[in-house]
Amino acid sequence: MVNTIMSVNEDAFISKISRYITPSASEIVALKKILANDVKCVARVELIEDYEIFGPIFILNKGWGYSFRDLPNGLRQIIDFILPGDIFGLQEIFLGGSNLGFASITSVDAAVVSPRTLLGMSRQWPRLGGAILWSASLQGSIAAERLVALGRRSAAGRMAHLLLELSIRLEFIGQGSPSGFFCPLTQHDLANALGLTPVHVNRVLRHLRQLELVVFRNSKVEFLDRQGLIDIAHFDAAYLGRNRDASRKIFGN
Amino acid sequence: MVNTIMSVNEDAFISKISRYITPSASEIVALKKILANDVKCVARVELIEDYEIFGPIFILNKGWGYSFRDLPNGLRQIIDFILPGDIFGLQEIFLGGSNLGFASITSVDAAVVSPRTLLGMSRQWPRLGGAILWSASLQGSIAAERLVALGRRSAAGRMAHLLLELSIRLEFIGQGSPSGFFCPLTQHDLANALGLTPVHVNRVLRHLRQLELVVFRNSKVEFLDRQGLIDIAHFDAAYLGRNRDASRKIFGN
DNA sequence: CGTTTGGTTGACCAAGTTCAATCAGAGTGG
DNA sequence: CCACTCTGATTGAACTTGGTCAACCAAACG
Repeated sequence: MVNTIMSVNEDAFISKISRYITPSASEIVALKKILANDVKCVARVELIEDYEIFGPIFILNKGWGYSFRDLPNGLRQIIDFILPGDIFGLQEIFLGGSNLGFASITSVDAAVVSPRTLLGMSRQWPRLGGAILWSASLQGSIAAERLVALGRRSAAGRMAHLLLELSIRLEFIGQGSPSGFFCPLTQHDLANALGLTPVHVNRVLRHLRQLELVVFRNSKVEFLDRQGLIDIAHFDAAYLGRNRDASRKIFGN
Repeated sequence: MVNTIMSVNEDAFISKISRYITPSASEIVALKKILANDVKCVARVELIEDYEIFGPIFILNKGWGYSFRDLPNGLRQIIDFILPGDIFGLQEIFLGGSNLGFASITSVDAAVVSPRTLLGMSRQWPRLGGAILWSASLQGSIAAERLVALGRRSAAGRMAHLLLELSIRLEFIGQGSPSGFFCPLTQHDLANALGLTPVHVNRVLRHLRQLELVVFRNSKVEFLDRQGLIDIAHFDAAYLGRNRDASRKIFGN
C-alpha cells in the first residue's frame, strides 16, 4: 500500500489505460504492485528471444524501445515502437514464446510480468484484464496501419504518418504536444521501421523540411504544418482507438 | 445435439484450434452451435465497416476472404487472407469497431458471432476462450510477418513467402499438400497483399516459374522446388506457431 | 459471337538503393 | 586545449527495382 491514488498519473501504463477504463483505487493498487517489479536497462540493448519458452512480458514505465524481427541476411524490420505504457510480448504468449526481439532506444524502466501473473490479475480484476486486451488490440491495429504504410504509401507519406502517430501516442500518455515532441530515434531506426535505407530517410526528412511541414533535428520533432503532413500521409487517427463510450457499449462495463 | 464427435474434422475452425487444444465432446457441441449460426455469400463481395459500432465477428467455415484497408487515393492493402477456420474482426472488438473491411474471394460460409456470445462462451468454456486468444495471437503474428515482408523482402521474396505461408496454413486445416494447393487469388489480389502492382506480380510469377520454383496457373499453385522457395523467401515457419506442448507449459492447461 | 475479366508483354520512367565521400558533434586520452 | 575516434547525418553520382502506360491475348459467359 505504498502507492496511493495521489500518484495516479505518474505511471504511463495507468494513464494509457485510462483512455479505456477509469481504474478504481484498489485496481490502481494492484496495478502499481505489478508495475513496481521492474528492471532498468541502458540505451541500445537488445533482447533476442528466438522462441524461448516463457517469453517475458514487459510493460514500459519509462523510455523508448522497439520490437523487431531480423532476416538471415542481416536486414531488420521494426514492428512497433514501444513507448511508456506499452506492452511488449503480450501478443505472443499464446504461441509459446515470441519470435520478436526487443531493443531499447533510450535507457528503459520496464515492469516484468509473467503470463501467470497477468492471468491471475485478469481473473481478480476483470476490468484490468479487459484493459490489457484493449491495449493488445490497439497495438495490433497500429501494426496493421504500419502494414498499410509499407505496402501502399510513398516514403514521404510513411515518414509523415509515423511522426504523426508517435506524436498522438505520446500525447495519450501526457508527453509531447501538438507542436512537437522529443524523439530519440536515429535515422537508422526510422529506416528500419519504414522499410527504407538510412540514406533515403535523410533525403525524405530534408524534403519534408523544405516543404516546411516538419523539422526533425537534435532528437526533436517540430511540426510546422500539421495539416499538410496529415494530407500527404493520408492520416486518419481512427486506428488509434475511439473514446471509451464506444467499447463500453459492447461489453457494458 | 445434432452434431457429434463423429464429424469433428468437417469444421475448419475446430480442426484449426485442435493444434492448440483437444476439444472435449461438450466443447465441440458448444462450438458447433456457434458455428451453425452462419451466413453465406457469393464471391467478390465487400463489407466496409468504417468504424461501425458492434462490428461483427466472422468465423469462416468455407471459402476464402481477406481483410483490407483502403487509402483515400483508392489504393488497397490486404492485411491478411482469411482462410477456413480463421476469424475476422476479433482483434478490433475492444477498439469499439473495426476500421478494416472484409472481402470475399470465393463464395463464403461464415459463422456470425457477437462479442457478447464470444464472451459468454469464453466464460463457460475457458479452454475455448484460450483457443480464441491463441488464434488471435496467431493472426497477429502473421500480420507481423507480412510487415517484415513488405519492409525488407524483395518482390520475389514476398511472393515466395506468401505462397509458402498459404500452403502451410491450408495444411493445418487439412487442405492442400506440400506439393501444391488450390488458390483462388487473382494477380490483383496478390498485388494488394504484397504491396506491388498487378503487372509486377505477373513478372515475378514468371520469374519464379522460369527459375523452376513454383507454377501458379489456373488457380493452382504447384511447388517445383520448395527448398529453393524457402531459400529466396528466407522462410522460417516459426511465426505460424509451435506445437501445443510449448503453450501448455505456460498456462498448464 | 461480343463482352468482360484477368493474364501477358514491351518500352519507358521514377522512386528508392548503393557506394562512396564528407561533415558535425560528443567523448576520450594525452 | 588538442588530436583522435566513434557515431550519426549529409550529399552526390550511378544504378536497380518496381511502377506506369499501353497494347494485346485467352478463357468464360451471356
